[in-house]
Amino acid sequence: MSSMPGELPIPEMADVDLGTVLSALADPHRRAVVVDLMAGDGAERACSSFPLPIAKSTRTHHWRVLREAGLVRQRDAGNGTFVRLRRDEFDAKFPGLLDVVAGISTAGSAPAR
Amino acid sequence: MSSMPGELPIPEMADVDLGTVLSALADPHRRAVVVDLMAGDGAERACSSFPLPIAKSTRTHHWRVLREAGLVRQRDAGNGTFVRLRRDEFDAKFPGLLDVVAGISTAGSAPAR
DNA sequence: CCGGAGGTTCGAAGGTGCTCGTACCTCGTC
DNA sequence: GACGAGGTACGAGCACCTTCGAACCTCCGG
Repeated sequence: MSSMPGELPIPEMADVDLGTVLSALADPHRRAVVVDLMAGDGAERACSSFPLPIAKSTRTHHWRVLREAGLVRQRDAGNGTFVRLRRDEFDAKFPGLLDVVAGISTAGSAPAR
Repeated sequence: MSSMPGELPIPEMADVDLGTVLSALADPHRRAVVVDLMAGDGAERACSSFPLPIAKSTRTHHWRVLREAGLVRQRDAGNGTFVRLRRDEFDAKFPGLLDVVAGISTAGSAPAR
């Protein structure tokens, strides 16, 4: 568990379970967030910048799930919080998973016309 | 929904949802079954041939979940039931998903010595 | 015909997940 | 200093998931 300034605790990659990850990705809201983060190519993003149609307490819940599933790293900076995908670490442990899921989720978004 | 003799009803691939699939694969028992079926390379298998340490009514439940998630086709043959992975159909709709999940699940099972 | 193996259905218990509102906290701004 | 935006913590409601046992069904083999 890292304890950096403002960094919320996250599990080590070795402790992350595939079942937990798949559960986390099963929710449409969370999957949308992950896909969005991947499109941003590793960039950090404000949690408030995601257009999720849910109450803020529910959003907090989803961020925790994503964090505890090992998918994201979350930073607490003053008045806002920011997230970043744990892209490289995650890919090392679950090779191809993010790409496949994102590929499927994105399929149909960019119609070949 | 197909209605073949002995064939239990399954959803059309077009109606299968990624979230439902990921939920189905999140359970260790069901994931183990899927991985096992993949190792069998498309072969049909008796439902009773899986060494699941759970009650038979629970097994029935898991088969239904896998069926309704579009992962397997189930056949009712007299005194037993048989399952087959919907490999090709599934791969067409969710390219790479089965391979990636199976790859991850299997990782570490066959140590490179 | 009788028994057992394999399955389904039903109901129930216990746990978990998603959702929300409310209360509270912490910054940055005015 | 007061206010609002962004977040967390907590509790509650509701639905669903996993599990089981008991009752029942259908075959196949003796």
